[in-house]
Amino acid sequence: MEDNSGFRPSAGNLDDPPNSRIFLVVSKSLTEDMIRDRFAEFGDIQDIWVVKDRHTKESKGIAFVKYAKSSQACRAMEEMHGRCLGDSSKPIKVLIAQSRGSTSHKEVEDEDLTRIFVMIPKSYTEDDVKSKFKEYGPVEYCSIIKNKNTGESKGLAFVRFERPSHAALAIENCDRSFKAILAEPRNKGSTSESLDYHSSSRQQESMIHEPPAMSMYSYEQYDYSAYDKVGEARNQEGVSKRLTVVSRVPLVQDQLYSLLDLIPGLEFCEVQRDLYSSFSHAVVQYQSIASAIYAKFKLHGFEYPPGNRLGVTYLNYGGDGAELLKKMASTMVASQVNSMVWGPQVTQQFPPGSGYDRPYASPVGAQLQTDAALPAYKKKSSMDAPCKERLFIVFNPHPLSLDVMEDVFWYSTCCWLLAHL
DNA sequence: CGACGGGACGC
DNA sequence: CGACGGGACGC
Repeated sequence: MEDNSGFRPSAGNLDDPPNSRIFLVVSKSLTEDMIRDRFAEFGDIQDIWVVKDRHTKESKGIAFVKYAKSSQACRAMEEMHGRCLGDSSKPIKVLIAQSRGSTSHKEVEDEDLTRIFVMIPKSYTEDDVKSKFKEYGPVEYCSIIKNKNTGESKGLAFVRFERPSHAALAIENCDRSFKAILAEPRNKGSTSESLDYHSSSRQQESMIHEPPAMSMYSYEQYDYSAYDKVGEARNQEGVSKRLTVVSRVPLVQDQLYSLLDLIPGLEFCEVQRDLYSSFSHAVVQYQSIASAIYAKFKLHGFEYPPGNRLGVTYLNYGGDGAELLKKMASTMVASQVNSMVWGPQVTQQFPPGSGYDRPYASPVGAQLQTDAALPAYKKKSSMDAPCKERLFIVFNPHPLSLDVMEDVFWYSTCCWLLAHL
């Protein structure tokens, strides 16, 4: 997810920070040195590139100047656009360059560069916001996003500057607590790369975290009927040469690849990490079903890294999202259940050939090992019972570690999914 | 006993 | 109209 595959290694900094590169339309006679002479005063130039014909080496009359900061690029644009340079009487054009991967060469409008989006204390009025941001330049207006019914602030605001460089200065220099970013234009017709990226990562997130429209965490935390469902899911599952690997802690692509590659016939392994939790999963494919069966046999329940049980399951082609989710949930339970129920004394890899699914057949319903006074069993709530979306948890005497919390809630999420999907 | 992370606009 | 090169760290 980090690597910009498809880009040149050095292409990464061209768009970093965003909008720090300008695109010039100039006379063909204008040289790199002449550009440098005129544009250095606006900031730290990292790169100048005059585009030339590959064969004749003649300038095509266009150039790129990369600055260290967006505010510098913006100011160069504001100051130099429309001026005449060199021997030409034709005014030059200076625009913020499109990001390199972009296919559309539609000009970036000032409209898109002058409005920022910030998080503010709920007590702020529009005047408060303005007084915080006018130090970066004249503010055209501020608008706070409010609840339409109550009129109370949502703690979010837009600030429109007159100049792109001022908006950029605000983003670069305002207090970090504002979390200032460039606002997406209101009327967004077509898709941009950055938007696609965000929406796809959101999709991933919602797949993992928000499938149920109602209660995610049922009260029946000691309901072991889920285990039967796991067994059913196992029996139904068809083998395939494609596998998913799920993990509570982040999988590292290279490491996982090395692990899976111990089984001959690995074709690919693609880690898909959830951006907002430590959970991750990977899609894996072997050349043959035999390889996949063997990989699953060897690696399902395997502790990697130590203390974290991997879940491995067959991934059938054409399964829909719900099916995949269910499968991942059951795989997660299967890989976690052993250590959860019996505690840390059973943490070795499952003995070869003894059946990695042994936990399902065991008397899991017996008792949990705890010295805490547990509340009485609660009746199972119905599917459409009203529910709250947030829990406020008070620890006594000490807070639980994040690890433990994740275990508990992952576990109950999995149980819920298995029971209701 | 005991409270925070979060993010999108009436075009 | 006017949109994408050059060149290589240091495990």
